Amino acid sequence: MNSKPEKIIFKGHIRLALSVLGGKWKLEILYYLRQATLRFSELQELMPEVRQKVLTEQLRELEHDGLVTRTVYAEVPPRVEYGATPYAHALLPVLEMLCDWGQEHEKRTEALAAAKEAQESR
Amino acid sequence: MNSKPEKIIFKGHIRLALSVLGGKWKLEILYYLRQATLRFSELQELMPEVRQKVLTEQLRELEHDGLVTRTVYAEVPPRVEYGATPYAHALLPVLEMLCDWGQEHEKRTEALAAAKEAQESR
DNA sequence: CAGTATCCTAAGGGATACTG
DNA sequence: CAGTATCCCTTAGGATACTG
Repeated sequence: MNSKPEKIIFKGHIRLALSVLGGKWKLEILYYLRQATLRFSELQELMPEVRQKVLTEQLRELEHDGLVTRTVYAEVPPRVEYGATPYAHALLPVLEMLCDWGQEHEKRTEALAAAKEAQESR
Repeated sequence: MNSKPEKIIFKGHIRLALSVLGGKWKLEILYYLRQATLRFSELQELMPEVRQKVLTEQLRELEHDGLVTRTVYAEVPPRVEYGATPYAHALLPVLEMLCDWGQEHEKRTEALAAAKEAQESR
Protein backbone atom coordinates (compact mmCIF):
# COMPACT_ATOMS: atom_id res chain seq x y z
CA MET A 1 0.00 0.00 0.00
CA ASN A 2 1.14 3.46 -0.76
CA SER A 3 1.60 5.08 2.62
CA LYS A 4 3.14 8.25 1.33
CA PRO A 5 2.00 10.93 3.71
CA GLU A 6 2.27 13.49 0.98
CA LYS A 7 -0.91 15.44 0.56
CA ILE A 8 -2.10 14.91 -2.92
CA ILE A 9 -4.81 17.19 -4.08
CA PHE A 10 -6.19 16.17 -7.39
CA LYS A 11 -6.80 19.21 -9.47
CA GLY A 12 -10.01 17.60 -10.42
CA HIS A 13 -11.35 17.89 -6.95
CA ILE A 14 -10.99 21.61 -6.71
CA ARG A 15 -12.38 21.95 -10.16
CA LEU A 16 -15.27 19.70 -9.35
CA ALA A 17 -16.06 21.69 -6.24
CA LEU A 18 -15.87 24.91 -8.18
CA SER A 19 -18.12 23.59 -10.89
CA VAL A 20 -20.75 22.81 -8.31
CA LEU A 21 -20.35 25.94 -6.22
CA GLY A 22 -19.31 28.33 -8.92
CA GLY A 23 -22.63 30.02 -9.42
CA LYS A 24 -22.59 33.62 -8.37
CA TRP A 25 -25.19 33.17 -5.64
CA LYS A 26 -24.92 29.52 -4.69
CA LEU A 27 -22.81 29.94 -1.60
CA GLU A 28 -25.09 32.63 -0.36
CA ILE A 29 -28.14 30.50 -0.94
CA LEU A 30 -26.58 27.63 0.92
CA TYR A 31 -25.76 29.92 3.74
CA TYR A 32 -29.34 31.02 4.10
CA LEU A 33 -30.53 27.44 4.03
CA ARG A 34 -28.07 26.27 6.61
CA GLN A 35 -30.53 26.10 9.48
CA ALA A 36 -34.02 26.24 8.17
CA THR A 37 -35.91 25.44 5.04
CA LEU A 38 -37.07 28.51 3.23
CA ARG A 39 -39.74 29.24 0.71
CA PHE A 40 -38.89 30.64 -2.64
CA SER A 41 -40.32 34.00 -1.71
CA GLU A 42 -38.31 34.12 1.49
CA LEU A 43 -35.13 33.59 -0.40
CA GLN A 44 -36.15 36.32 -2.75
CA GLU A 45 -36.62 38.72 0.12
CA LEU A 46 -33.22 37.84 1.48
CA MET A 47 -31.58 38.40 -1.87
CA PRO A 48 -33.48 41.14 -3.65
CA GLU A 49 -30.66 41.75 -6.12
CA VAL A 50 -31.13 38.33 -7.63
CA ARG A 51 -33.66 37.94 -10.35
CA GLN A 52 -36.30 35.26 -10.09
CA LYS A 53 -34.99 33.53 -13.13
CA VAL A 54 -31.50 33.40 -11.83
CA LEU A 55 -32.55 32.32 -8.38
CA THR A 56 -34.58 29.53 -9.88
CA GLU A 57 -31.68 28.45 -12.05
CA GLN A 58 -29.23 28.37 -9.22
CA LEU A 59 -31.65 26.45 -7.03
CA ARG A 60 -32.27 23.92 -9.77
CA GLU A 61 -28.58 23.37 -10.23
CA LEU A 62 -28.00 23.00 -6.54
CA GLU A 63 -30.86 20.54 -6.43
CA HIS A 64 -29.42 18.60 -9.33
CA ASP A 65 -26.07 18.42 -7.58
CA GLY A 66 -27.70 17.12 -4.44
CA LEU A 67 -27.12 20.15 -2.28
CA VAL A 68 -30.64 21.32 -1.75
CA THR A 69 -33.97 19.60 -1.50
CA ARG A 70 -37.05 20.98 -3.12
CA THR A 71 -40.43 20.18 -1.66
CA VAL A 72 -43.59 21.15 -3.40
CA TYR A 73 -46.77 21.31 -1.38
CA ALA A 74 -49.84 20.72 -3.48
CA GLU A 75 -51.71 23.72 -2.21
CA VAL A 76 -53.27 26.78 -3.67
CA PRO A 77 -51.42 29.04 -3.77
CA PRO A 78 -48.44 26.79 -4.33
CA ARG A 79 -45.80 26.51 -1.67
CA VAL A 80 -42.28 25.34 -2.35
CA GLU A 81 -39.66 24.89 0.29
CA TYR A 82 -35.94 24.56 -0.12
CA GLY A 83 -33.63 22.92 2.35
CA ALA A 84 -29.99 21.98 2.61
CA THR A 85 -28.93 18.36 2.33
CA PRO A 86 -26.22 16.76 4.46
CA TYR A 87 -23.80 17.36 1.64
CA ALA A 88 -24.47 21.02 1.85
CA HIS A 89 -23.98 20.96 5.59
CA ALA A 90 -20.57 19.47 5.15
CA LEU A 91 -19.77 22.65 3.34
CA LEU A 92 -20.77 25.04 6.09
CA PRO A 93 -17.42 25.17 7.87
CA VAL A 94 -15.85 26.08 4.57
CA LEU A 95 -18.37 28.83 4.12
CA GLU A 96 -17.72 30.22 7.55
CA MET A 97 -14.00 30.22 7.05
CA LEU A 98 -14.38 31.89 3.74
CA CYS A 99 -16.49 34.51 5.37
CA ASP A 100 -14.06 35.11 8.19
CA TRP A 101 -11.35 35.45 5.65
CA GLY A 102 -13.43 37.91 3.68
CA GLN A 103 -13.80 39.96 6.82
CA GLU A 104 -10.08 39.94 7.42
CA HIS A 105 -9.47 40.88 3.87
CA GLU A 106 -11.83 43.81 4.18
CA LYS A 107 -10.07 45.08 7.26
CA ARG A 108 -6.74 44.73 5.60
CA THR A 109 -7.86 46.51 2.49
CA GLU A 110 -9.19 49.38 4.54
CA ALA A 111 -6.01 49.62 6.55
CA LEU A 112 -4.01 49.71 3.35
CA ALA A 113 -6.18 52.41 1.86
CA ALA A 114 -5.86 54.51 5.00
CA ALA A 115 -2.10 54.15 5.03
CA LYS A 116 -1.92 55.15 1.41
CA GLU A 117 -4.03 58.21 1.98
CA ALA A 118 -1.90 59.28 4.91
CA GLN A 119 1.15 58.96 2.78
CA GLU A 120 -0.31 60.94 -0.07
CA SER A 121 -1.31 63.88 2.13
CA ARG A 122 2.20 64.03 3.45
CA MET B 1 -20.90 46.10 23.58
CA ASN B 2 -23.09 43.89 21.52
CA SER B 3 -22.51 40.43 22.86
CA LYS B 4 -25.16 38.74 20.77
CA PRO B 5 -23.79 35.29 20.10
CA GLU B 6 -25.75 35.11 16.88
CA LYS B 7 -23.56 34.37 13.94
CA ILE B 8 -23.91 37.17 11.53
CA ILE B 9 -22.41 36.66 8.19
CA PHE B 10 -22.44 39.78 6.14
CA LYS B 11 -23.27 38.98 2.58
CA GLY B 12 -20.51 41.32 1.69
CA HIS B 13 -17.93 39.05 3.14
CA ILE B 14 -18.78 36.07 1.03
CA ARG B 15 -19.05 38.28 -1.96
CA LEU B 16 -15.76 39.90 -1.20
CA ALA B 17 -14.07 36.55 -0.83
CA LEU B 18 -15.60 35.38 -4.07
CA SER B 19 -14.53 38.50 -5.90
CA VAL B 20 -10.96 37.83 -4.87
CA LEU B 21 -10.97 34.09 -5.39
CA GLY B 22 -13.44 33.84 -8.21
CA GLY B 23 -10.97 33.48 -11.01
CA LYS B 24 -11.11 30.11 -12.66
CA TRP B 25 -7.58 29.17 -11.73
CA LYS B 26 -6.81 31.19 -8.66
CA LEU B 27 -7.44 28.54 -6.07
CA GLU B 28 -5.33 26.13 -8.01
CA ILE B 29 -2.50 28.63 -8.28
CA LEU B 30 -2.64 29.30 -4.58
CA TYR B 31 -2.53 25.62 -3.96
CA TYR B 32 0.63 25.20 -5.96
CA LEU B 33 2.24 28.10 -4.18
CA ARG B 34 1.32 26.88 -0.74
CA GLN B 35 4.76 25.60 0.13
CA ALA B 36 7.29 26.95 -2.24
CA THR B 37 7.77 29.89 -4.48
CA LEU B 38 7.56 28.99 -8.12
CA ARG B 39 8.73 30.57 -11.31
CA PHE B 40 6.32 31.52 -13.98
CA SER B 41 7.44 28.68 -16.17
CA GLU B 42 7.02 26.18 -13.39
CA LEU B 43 3.44 27.23 -12.90
CA GLN B 44 2.92 26.87 -16.59
CA GLU B 45 4.18 23.33 -16.52
CA LEU B 46 1.89 22.51 -13.66
CA MET B 47 -1.10 23.96 -15.44
CA PRO B 48 -0.62 23.41 -19.14
CA GLU B 49 -4.29 24.06 -19.92
CA VAL B 50 -3.97 27.65 -18.86
CA ARG B 51 -2.82 30.13 -21.41
CA GLN B 52 0.06 32.43 -20.63
CA LYS B 53 -2.10 35.47 -20.87
CA VAL B 54 -4.66 34.09 -18.47
CA LEU B 55 -2.06 32.85 -16.04
CA THR B 56 -0.45 36.25 -16.03
CA GLU B 57 -3.77 37.95 -15.46
CA GLN B 58 -4.73 35.74 -12.59
CA LEU B 59 -1.34 36.20 -11.00
CA ARG B 60 -1.57 39.95 -11.36
CA GLU B 61 -4.95 40.01 -9.74
CA LEU B 62 -3.82 37.80 -6.91
CA GLU B 63 -0.85 40.06 -6.45
CA HIS B 64 -3.04 43.12 -6.43
CA ASP B 65 -5.25 41.54 -3.79
CA GLY B 66 -2.24 40.77 -1.64
CA LEU B 67 -2.34 37.01 -2.00
CA VAL B 68 0.83 36.41 -3.91
CA THR B 69 4.17 38.11 -4.03
CA ARG B 70 6.00 38.68 -7.25
CA THR B 71 9.75 38.93 -7.23
CA VAL B 72 11.67 39.90 -10.30
CA TYR B 73 15.33 39.04 -10.46
CA ALA B 74 17.23 41.39 -12.68
CA GLU B 75 18.97 38.70 -14.62
CA VAL B 76 19.27 37.65 -18.18
CA PRO B 77 17.22 35.71 -18.95
CA PRO B 78 14.68 37.17 -16.56
CA ARG B 79 13.51 35.19 -13.59
CA VAL B 80 10.28 35.89 -11.79
CA GLU B 81 9.16 34.04 -8.72
CA TYR B 82 5.74 33.90 -7.21
CA GLY B 83 4.99 33.12 -3.61
CA ALA B 84 2.03 33.01 -1.30
CA THR B 85 1.55 35.67 1.33
CA PRO B 86 0.31 35.01 4.86
CA TYR B 87 -3.15 35.98 3.69
CA ALA B 88 -3.05 33.25 1.16
CA HIS B 89 -1.88 30.77 3.77
CA ALA B 90 -4.86 31.59 5.91
CA LEU B 91 -6.87 30.25 3.04
CA LEU B 92 -5.22 26.87 2.80
CA PRO B 93 -7.47 25.05 5.27
CA VAL B 94 -10.41 26.25 3.24
CA LEU B 95 -8.81 24.93 0.12
CA GLU B 96 -8.20 21.55 1.65
CA MET B 97 -11.73 21.26 2.91
CA LEU B 98 -13.06 22.24 -0.44
CA CYS B 99 -10.93 19.59 -1.98
CA ASP B 100 -12.02 16.91 0.43
CA TRP B 101 -15.56 17.85 -0.26
CA GLY B 102 -14.96 17.64 -3.97
CA GLN B 103 -13.65 14.15 -3.48
CA GLU B 104 -16.70 13.14 -1.49
CA HIS B 105 -18.90 14.65 -4.09
CA GLU B 106 -17.20 12.67 -6.78
CA LYS B 107 -17.68 9.43 -4.92
CA ARG B 108 -21.28 10.22 -4.29
CA THR B 109 -21.91 11.08 -7.90
CA GLU B 110 -20.35 7.84 -9.02
CA ALA B 111 -22.36 5.84 -6.55
CA LEU B 112 -25.53 7.49 -7.76
CA ALA B 113 -24.70 6.81 -11.36
CA ALA B 114 -24.01 3.17 -10.61
CA ALA B 115 -27.28 2.81 -8.75
CA LYS B 116 -29.17 4.34 -11.59
CA GLU B 117 -27.59 2.05 -14.11
CA ALA B 118 -28.40 -0.98 -12.02
CA GLN B 119 -31.97 0.10 -11.85
CA GLU B 120 -32.24 0.72 -15.54
CA SER B 121 -30.94 -2.71 -16.49
CA ARG B 122 -33.51 -4.25 -14.24
C1' DC C 1 11.95 33.77 -19.85
C1' DA C 2 8.16 36.19 -18.99
C1' DG C 3 5.60 38.67 -20.45
C1' DT C 4 2.21 42.41 -23.47
C1' DA C 5 -1.16 43.22 -27.52
C1' DT C 6 -5.24 41.91 -30.09
C1' DC C 7 -9.06 39.60 -31.29
C1' DC C 8 -12.83 36.61 -30.38
C1' DT C 9 -16.12 33.32 -28.38
C1' DA C 10 -19.10 31.21 -25.00
C1' DA C 11 -21.93 31.43 -21.25
C1' DG C 12 -23.44 33.12 -17.05
C1' DG C 13 -26.49 36.20 -15.73
C1' DG C 14 -29.55 40.56 -16.07
C1' DA C 15 -34.20 42.69 -17.63
C1' DT C 16 -38.92 42.17 -18.95
C1' DA C 17 -43.05 39.67 -19.87
C1' DC C 18 -46.17 35.90 -19.43
C1' DT C 19 -48.57 31.57 -16.79
C1' DG C 20 -50.32 27.02 -14.13
C1' DC D 1 -46.82 31.86 -5.37
C1' DA D 2 -43.48 30.16 -7.99
C1' DG D 3 -42.26 29.70 -11.63
C1' DT D 4 -41.18 29.50 -17.40
C1' DA D 5 -40.01 32.04 -21.87
C1' DT D 6 -37.22 35.38 -24.33
C1' DC D 7 -33.95 38.45 -25.39
C1' DC D 8 -29.81 40.72 -24.46
C1' DC D 9 -25.25 42.02 -22.83
C1' DT D 10 -21.21 42.01 -20.32
C1' DT D 11 -17.01 39.78 -19.42
C1' DA D 12 -13.97 36.17 -18.09
C1' DG D 13 -11.26 33.65 -20.37
C1' DG D 14 -9.35 31.24 -24.89
C1' DA D 15 -6.36 31.53 -29.30
C1' DT D 16 -2.63 33.61 -31.77
C1' DA D 17 1.08 36.74 -32.46
C1' DC D 18 4.66 39.77 -31.11
C1' DT D 19 8.65 41.75 -27.63
C1' DG D 20 12.09 43.68 -23.66
